[in-house]
Amino acid sequence: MTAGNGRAAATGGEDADGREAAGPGAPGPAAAAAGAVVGRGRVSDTVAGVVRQWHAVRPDIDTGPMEIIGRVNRCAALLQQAEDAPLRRAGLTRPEFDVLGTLRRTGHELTPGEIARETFSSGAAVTKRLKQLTERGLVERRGDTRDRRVAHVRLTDAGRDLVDAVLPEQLTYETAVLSGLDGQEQSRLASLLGELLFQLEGRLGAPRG
Amino acid sequence: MTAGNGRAAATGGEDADGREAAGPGAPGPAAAAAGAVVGRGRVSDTVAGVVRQWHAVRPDIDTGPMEIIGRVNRCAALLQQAEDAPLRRAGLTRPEFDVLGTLRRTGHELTPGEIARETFSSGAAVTKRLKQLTERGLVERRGDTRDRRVAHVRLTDAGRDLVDAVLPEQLTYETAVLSGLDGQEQSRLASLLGELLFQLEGRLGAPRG
DNA sequence: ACAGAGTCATTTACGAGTAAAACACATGCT
DNA sequence: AGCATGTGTTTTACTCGTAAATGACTCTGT
Repeated sequence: MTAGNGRAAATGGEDADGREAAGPGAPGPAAAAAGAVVGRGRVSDTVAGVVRQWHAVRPDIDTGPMEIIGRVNRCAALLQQAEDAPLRRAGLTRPEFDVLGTLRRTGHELTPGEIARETFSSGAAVTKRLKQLTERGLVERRGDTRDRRVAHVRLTDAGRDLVDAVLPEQLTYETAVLSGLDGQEQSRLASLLGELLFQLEGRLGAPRG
Repeated sequence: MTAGNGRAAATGGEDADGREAAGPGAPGPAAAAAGAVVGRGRVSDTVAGVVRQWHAVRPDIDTGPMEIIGRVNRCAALLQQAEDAPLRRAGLTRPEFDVLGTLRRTGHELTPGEIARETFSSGAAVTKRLKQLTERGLVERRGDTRDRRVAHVRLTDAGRDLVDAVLPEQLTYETAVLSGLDGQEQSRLASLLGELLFQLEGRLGAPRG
């Protein structure tokens, strides 16, 4: 749309030539090294190709982290691109939808600062998005009576209707996108990602005590 | 740095109030609903809180996809932020490092177009990054003799040295960031992400055949 | 009551990415 | 040969996000 980022390739990239360098049946040394972390890596994604390339030119390095971080980044890029599709139809960018969704799911008014914290974005960015959304009649603002610095933002009826219309489409789309994994795999993946996220938020995320 | 994006909160956000609404020992209905996909969701990350909020206001929707996609997005945002730290010390942004790393791991010259495809970025973005990197003496370009439209880009000695110096730091840092998960968890996560990525690339990624 | 410090939100200046147009060149067809 | 078409790369116009400065206001201590 407009603000789509597309940050992706951690160390990710696709190998133009040797896509399946080592056959899966008789793994060569490079595949074995990559497989050390992947477990039984039957399928080959682009990150696996990158890992193989690194092993070829720098056999000494430990590519383990890349197999997680590279894939997380690449998956995020592809998923965001995919996710944007239903939103575009509603004339929304994902950051805009995040604002609306945050208001919808909390169920009450929020200040711009709260929205910024909820959506992990800067206050300035929220200011601009709220301006857009207000102009489109999707949110309303009202000043605080006690503290006249703060504003309170809420969804308009139109905004609420829009979220309620788009959300199911969005989730249906997402379900389809994830359907390559069966239920058990999805469950395990969600669980592991949850644990990783929990760890990351503890060590990197706001140590805001 | 300068262009750090920080796109994150798919539907992610942190609950300001009820962080641990349902006790882990005696999960209430909301936790049970969330747990339906997470499996045994012992730990609570921000996405779990968001899912609980959605269940509270829209009990009818299937939040399953959010537990994967929301977490992937949020993990990617946190990891990228973390990953940038060692790169900043070298005066590089991640996209710049991606270009250098791509040249390093392929081991040979690449054209701007190839670099764009390898790093999943637009040609225009690559043009600008190459301009920067060339000015800093990290890459060199030479024109193709056959086809004078195309350029060939390669690392200078300085560029190669920089990559070789930064890469181990980067991987060490990444290893530390992931150390919250034990070896088996990392292996399983890498494997599941690999499968997801394989599926996504098949269905969303370049159907360039 | 008032100065100073802190907080919430917005504005400003700027950098980076994108899409689309523009170039520069090659290639195929007649 | 000569022109249309296609491809690789760069340029242009524009958007969005950020960091830092600013404005507006509250709160605390004296």
